[in-house]
Amino acid sequence: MRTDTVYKKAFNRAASMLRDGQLTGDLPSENELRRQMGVSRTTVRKVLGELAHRELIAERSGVRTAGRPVEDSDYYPDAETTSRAKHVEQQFMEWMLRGDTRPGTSINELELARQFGVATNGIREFLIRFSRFGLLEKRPNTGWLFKGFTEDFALELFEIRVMFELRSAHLFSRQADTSPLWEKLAVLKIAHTELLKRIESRFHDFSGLDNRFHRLINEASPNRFIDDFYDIISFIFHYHYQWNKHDEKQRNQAAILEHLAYIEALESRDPERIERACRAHLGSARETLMRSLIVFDE
Amino acid sequence: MRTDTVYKKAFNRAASMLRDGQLTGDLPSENELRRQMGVSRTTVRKVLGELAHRELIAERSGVRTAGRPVEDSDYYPDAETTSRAKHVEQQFMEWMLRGDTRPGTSINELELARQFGVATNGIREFLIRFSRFGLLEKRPNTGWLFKGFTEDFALELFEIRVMFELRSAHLFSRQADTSPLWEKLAVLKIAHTELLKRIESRFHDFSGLDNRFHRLINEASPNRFIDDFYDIISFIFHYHYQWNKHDEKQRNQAAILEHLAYIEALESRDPERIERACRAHLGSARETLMRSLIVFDE
DNA sequence: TGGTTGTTTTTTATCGATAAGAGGAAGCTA
DNA sequence: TAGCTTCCTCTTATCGATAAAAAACAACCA
Repeated sequence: MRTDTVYKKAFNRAASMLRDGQLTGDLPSENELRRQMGVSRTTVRKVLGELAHRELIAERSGVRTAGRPVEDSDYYPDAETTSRAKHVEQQFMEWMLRGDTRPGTSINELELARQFGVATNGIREFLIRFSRFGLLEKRPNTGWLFKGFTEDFALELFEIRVMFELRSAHLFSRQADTSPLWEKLAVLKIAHTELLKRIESRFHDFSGLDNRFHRLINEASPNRFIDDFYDIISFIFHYHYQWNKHDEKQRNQAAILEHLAYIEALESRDPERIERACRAHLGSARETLMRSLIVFDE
Repeated sequence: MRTDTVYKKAFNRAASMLRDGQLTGDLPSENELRRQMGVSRTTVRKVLGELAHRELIAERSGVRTAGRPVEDSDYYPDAETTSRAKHVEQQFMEWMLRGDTRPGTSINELELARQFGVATNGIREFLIRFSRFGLLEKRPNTGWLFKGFTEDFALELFEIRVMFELRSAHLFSRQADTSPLWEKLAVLKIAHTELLKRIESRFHDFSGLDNRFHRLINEASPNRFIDDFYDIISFIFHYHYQWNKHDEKQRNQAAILEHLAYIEALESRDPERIERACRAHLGSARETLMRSLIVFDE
């Protein structure tokens, strides 16, 4: 049976809105809530029904108002708010990055299914999706080959990344001065300097900033294949860094400085300077990744 | 239930080997056959069992020899030798390229499943696999969005293709003179001139040659992401050209000449000449694709 | 002993069923 | 009559089952 994670997540979201006082007086209409929460009205109604049932809201002649205060115990546990597919993803990445999975290992759908507690179908769908990341290969009627999160992988990944990024940065710098992206870049620049000031406590925030920055550069000259490739990068880094916290603050601090140099290079519109700043940044990103691979490979 | 297409295809293959006299005297061992046909021994045994049952081979004291002649009616029909997954692929591509599918259409798993006569699961797996081609987008809990085989798509595809190919061609030309790939290139060159002579009747053979050529260029400096991208190209072209036979002979003839110029440029190792030849060839490939899109778009 | 063939176990490909979720039609109310 | 809600239908996410195919094991033999 399908999980009701959409409902539970929406419920938690609504509970938080109530608690934070974002929903005072008469509540918005179902349609309005639907828009705010990004789910269907069917789900909104289910949430409202349960909220009413628990007296977190009161319904009087069709008008809804907030009810008793929200308690911590009203929330559904986090584990129940992620779909099976997401669970599979997380467990698989953990399995892969834990490091005890050697390149060349073959992957068994049934075994993973049992291990992760899902039907084989879910595993297979994940593996198909994941195979575009270049770490897996399917051999029909036989199974999957895990090619390994190896040095080769990192080198090939970065070769492409550099090509794409140089291309995008170049095109970015040649936009009209009136392009709104320059403004966005300026905003991002400020966010970087702000983060740098608070680096001691907030260094975790860098990864979000990093993502925004690189995606912004691609925005000037969209290409779906480059975007897709950047999805791979984000995905890999997202999970990889969950497993490699080593030196995180220092790394992020260095990266922020590189970003700032890179942003200024873009603003200068000087092609050579841009290329230098871009290569410098990607070069150290690559080094970081490579170094962590060696740690895993012992 | 799983289809027995692997068995049926293997059976047909074995029947052809018998008919063509590739299997005279004592037949090879099960293991040897297994290797030749690329299936498991389980399947080989099933095939041998059926061959014996139909008296196409005779088994005497553990030694197998050819039996009565193979008739046309012994073969399983082609339709029974492709897996469901392949069927889905073919039907979907037909559905897509037939041209009555507008960009922005949303795709309904259930409807396609009924239309193609498979379970929804099969459709979904195909769509997941296919989504890396940049023509589809998944919206969770909702369905798939068909983005369309449009001009944008072709432009973005070729932008990447040019980047990758210039890079690979450049690296190819800088290989050591002793690299065996030069020899392979020479062989391919001859194949091209041969085909050119027989172009009137054999122009269909070009697509195989085209594939071999572009893959060879990538061989000098392998990168899995570039290989994957080339898979997309091959796939798209494979199906697209089934639907666009217009001017095929002429197009292929022109492409062969471009390939020859390109090959000679590589052999000259002159970077500028290579770049020119490469761009010229990809430019006209792009034009061909674009022109056919316009035809489809009426 | 390396290579055969016969047998059993394991895994993949594929189907069908069902609860959760999305979305539309029609009626309701202010 | 515009926006809301109730009711209903259709679709997706997920499970479990099973025949085909692969792989592992066992027995045999020259």
